Amino acid sequence: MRNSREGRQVRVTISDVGEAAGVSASTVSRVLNGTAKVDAALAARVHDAVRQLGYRPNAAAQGLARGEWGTIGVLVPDLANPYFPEVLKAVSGVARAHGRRVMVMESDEDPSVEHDLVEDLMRSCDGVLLCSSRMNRADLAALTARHHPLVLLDRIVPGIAAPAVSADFFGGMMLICGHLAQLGHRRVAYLSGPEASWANSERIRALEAAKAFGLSVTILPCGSTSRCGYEAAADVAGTGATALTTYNDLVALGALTRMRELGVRVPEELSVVGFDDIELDHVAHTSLTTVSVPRGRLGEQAAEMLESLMTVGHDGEPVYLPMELHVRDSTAPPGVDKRG
Amino acid sequence: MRNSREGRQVRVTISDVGEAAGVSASTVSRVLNGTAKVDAALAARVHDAVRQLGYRPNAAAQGLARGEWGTIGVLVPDLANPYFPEVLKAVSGVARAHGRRVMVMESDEDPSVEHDLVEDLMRSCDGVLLCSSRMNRADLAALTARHHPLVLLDRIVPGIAAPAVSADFFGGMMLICGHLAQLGHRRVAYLSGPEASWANSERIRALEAAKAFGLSVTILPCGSTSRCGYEAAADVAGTGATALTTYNDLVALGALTRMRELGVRVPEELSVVGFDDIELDHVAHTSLTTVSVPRGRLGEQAAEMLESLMTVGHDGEPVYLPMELHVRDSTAPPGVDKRG
DNA sequence: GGCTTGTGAGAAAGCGATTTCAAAGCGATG
DNA sequence: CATCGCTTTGAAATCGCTTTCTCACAAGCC
Repeated sequence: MRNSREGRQVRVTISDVGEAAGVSASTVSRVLNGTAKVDAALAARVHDAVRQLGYRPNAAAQGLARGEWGTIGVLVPDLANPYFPEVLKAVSGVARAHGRRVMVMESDEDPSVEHDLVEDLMRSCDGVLLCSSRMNRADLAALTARHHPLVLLDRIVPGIAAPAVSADFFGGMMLICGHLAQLGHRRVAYLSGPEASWANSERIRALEAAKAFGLSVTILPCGSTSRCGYEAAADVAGTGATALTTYNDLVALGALTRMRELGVRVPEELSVVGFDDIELDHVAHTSLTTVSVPRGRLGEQAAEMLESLMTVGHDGEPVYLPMELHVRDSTAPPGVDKRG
Repeated sequence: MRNSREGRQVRVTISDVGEAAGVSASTVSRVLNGTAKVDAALAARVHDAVRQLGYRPNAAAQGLARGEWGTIGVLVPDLANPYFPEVLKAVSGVARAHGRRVMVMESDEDPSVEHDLVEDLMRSCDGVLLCSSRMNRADLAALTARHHPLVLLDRIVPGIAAPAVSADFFGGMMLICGHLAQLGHRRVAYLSGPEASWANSERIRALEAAKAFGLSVTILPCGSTSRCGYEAAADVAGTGATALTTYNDLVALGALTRMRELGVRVPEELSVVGFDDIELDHVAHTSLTTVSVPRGRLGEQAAEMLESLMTVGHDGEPVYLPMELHVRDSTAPPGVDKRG
């Protein structure tokens, strides 16, 4: 009925293969998995039968029998965010090296969707890598209490029973603040990211700590896209800020465009700083001062942690990967024309 | 052993729930799936037990017993390509409406990886949506011969036994050519996309058909990223072209940046045209003349086709979605300063 | 040459759900 | 009051694969 066409049944099982090859199903399994020595002639017959019948083992049956799926699940809030592809590629690489495939799901920035999807992934993957989780601490704690291998990426929650790797967003923003303070800026505005984002709150925490550098900060609600940045940028003028920090590069670039339209010269009248160092060098107007983290390393590390969690069952301390400051053309001392 | 911590066993099965609730496993199943009427008191006891034990049905066992996974798989060549997220969101929406979840995989533009992943997806999903396949026709034919629900998106192969939806790339490029011809251009260059891309060959086919408009075309190898466009743009000068067409918007934007650096004024000295209409309005220097397709509709349509293929088993003719031309600031008549 | 080892293959027992089938409970009817 | 029919529940079969367990056979040893 299902998977059939013209009444021809197409569900080929391991027993069918065994029958065709004149051996038992167990032998077929052994040949295909190489779990035991099998007579070469038999093995050849099995392989022939497999080819002939177009046999593919049923993943559900394998999963059930083996007690594992050979799969890890990765959940990200938004696939349109250029931050993630690089992370995902690294994760895939590590997973493939360990003989597992990766399935990706997207929660669309919605904590309740995120929660459901994590549950799904836990039921159908050996391990779950949860990126930039927007869930509240309680839900997150409930999930980690399930004792299912789970690693957090870019979200650190103290006291939660799951390993975690994250870019050091706090440190990154501190680097930015230090740079701005050194240039002589005093009043800074921040275009804030998604509300539920821990990464955003870390940036804000750093901005507040930067009062020690003599910076005073105005936080403006914004978002994570270039459109948000473009729209929110109009509010910056009212703050009297000489420098603008942002949730990420896209926001910064959107703001940059708006500033140009408004006739505000960057960096002469306003310094603008991004975050993440997204690869848009060859697209943007201005090369952006920003901070970066090796996203590949981030993904690798998370995947390795997950792997060891699944096999050894060990979980260590949260790991912070340091960010690096890249000073480019979008920052300068306040009120000074950089080009002389 | 697995999934355990401190020796506490955590694998809760449906029988455990039944035992705790004082009913049989069958009853638990009936309560949870609502497949039959069950005494309200029993149902309540079952729900309590489920909550108490934190029971989650094992996906593999369900898949095996039900003969389906409740999942569709989507395979894309590159998650970093901003073309796909919008498609994926639409697919997810439709799938969710039909009670299925979506798992995404990435083939990294590698046809052999793509082949393996499709096979994996076929073994663990009810249906597969294959986007912008880079596989050759023979491998593709072999896969579709598997009689497993499969829909192609942005790849039409005549004579292949799988439904397909695609943007009308040929028509899109024809629109561009018509626009350029109308402006008075004669010599056009094209920055070509990935070799194995059918979408690219469709664009080229249109460029060749556009000889009828009096256009002569030089094809330059390039790729699909802004970096490629930036690099390949240097070769355009040698072709004597007055207009540059590209595989996609990112390439066009990269080229635009390079042209600015080279002192080539756009559109006065060179018209530049993108493809896809990626949402980077607020990031790029110049608003780009380009063609667009409703990517959401594309994803929806593909998902609906897959759904009906899985349920009804019917597959229709390939569907082409028309593209639309957006004339913006990056094109002008040759050798004329647009601003007067 | 008889008996212990060792080795390769089949039979059978799970894995954890769903679903068929059979039995039991219960009210209603003749 | 016994029987019929309907509903609700439990027992058991099933899904397709892996993995023990068991056995048959061949080789090696004294």
